[in-house]
Amino acid sequence: MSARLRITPPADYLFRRDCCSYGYFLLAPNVWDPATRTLTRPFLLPGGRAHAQIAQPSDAPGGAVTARVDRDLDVADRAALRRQIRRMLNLDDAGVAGFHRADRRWRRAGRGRLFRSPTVFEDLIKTVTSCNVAWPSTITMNRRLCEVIEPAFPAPGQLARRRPQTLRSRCGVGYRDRRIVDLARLITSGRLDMQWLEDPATPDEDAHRALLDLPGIGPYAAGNMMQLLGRYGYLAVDTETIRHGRAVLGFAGSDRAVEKRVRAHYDRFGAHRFRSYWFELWAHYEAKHGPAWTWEPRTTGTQFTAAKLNSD
DNA sequence: GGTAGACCTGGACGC
DNA sequence: GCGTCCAGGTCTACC
Repeated sequence: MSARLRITPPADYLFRRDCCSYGYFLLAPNVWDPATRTLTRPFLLPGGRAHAQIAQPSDAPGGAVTARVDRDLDVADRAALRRQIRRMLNLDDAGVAGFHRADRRWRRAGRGRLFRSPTVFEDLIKTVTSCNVAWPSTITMNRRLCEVIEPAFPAPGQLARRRPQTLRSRCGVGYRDRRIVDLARLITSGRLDMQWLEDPATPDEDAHRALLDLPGIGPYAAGNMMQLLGRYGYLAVDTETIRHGRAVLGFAGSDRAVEKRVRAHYDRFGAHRFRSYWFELWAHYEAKHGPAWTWEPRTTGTQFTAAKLNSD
């Protein structure tokens, strides 16, 4: 019993490049296999959980993206899976051409789309688990959330029911326990509307302000969530940004001074600031360790950020 | 508005 | 093997 889904991507979409474009492709429940160039993970569908192996068999830009699923799918399941994969691979991003006009460096390489999660909520929790922690701990937290709560990644209702102490002791999320449960409860109670956040009609400033009001979401996390919502006009400044400002852009001075200069530097890219920043950073990593799609999740993939990559 | 310190975990380091 | 230190972003209290 199995099913197959075929998705037609934009003409410039290259799966191995565009799937491996942001660190979340290395976080559970995502499993990237460099040998087969496939991404495998379970999805929560109306009819229950289903595992899908996603690939682009032609391995050429614009080739059909396929998903091999481990069970039959009814109409509702197929629609939900298609919607989640399209979000995850950012296939409906209409701003790529505009980005390439704003920053011509990436037009030839085709860079433009950033990988994200099938749902905004998964992106939100992944962002919280990436704050104030080294990358290996982020990997562990996401793995345990999938092992303990839900293999296809916990849904808001599943986390809203949990005691914070359970997340702390069994998932290793530390002091983020209460914040994660509070975020889930904000959604299940209807006080936080994820569709409103993702709606292009919602002004960027309103979405950004709403994110900053959430528990566990500060300036960095709000900036990161903005790009995960397809709003690329904000930077997500963390220690790696400062390192990039010093090492690559050549800025000097205090952290605060470097941040100010980094922000001014990317202002020229307007609504595409984050993409220009991020692909610069990503290119720096790939120059040292090869294309991200070749990274072994258990080795290079566990240390792809910051000091470790830069020190090699 | 700016700053100091607490929060929690895992890795690095010294013994 | 054990203890100590440090990195990492957010939040709160305080000035």
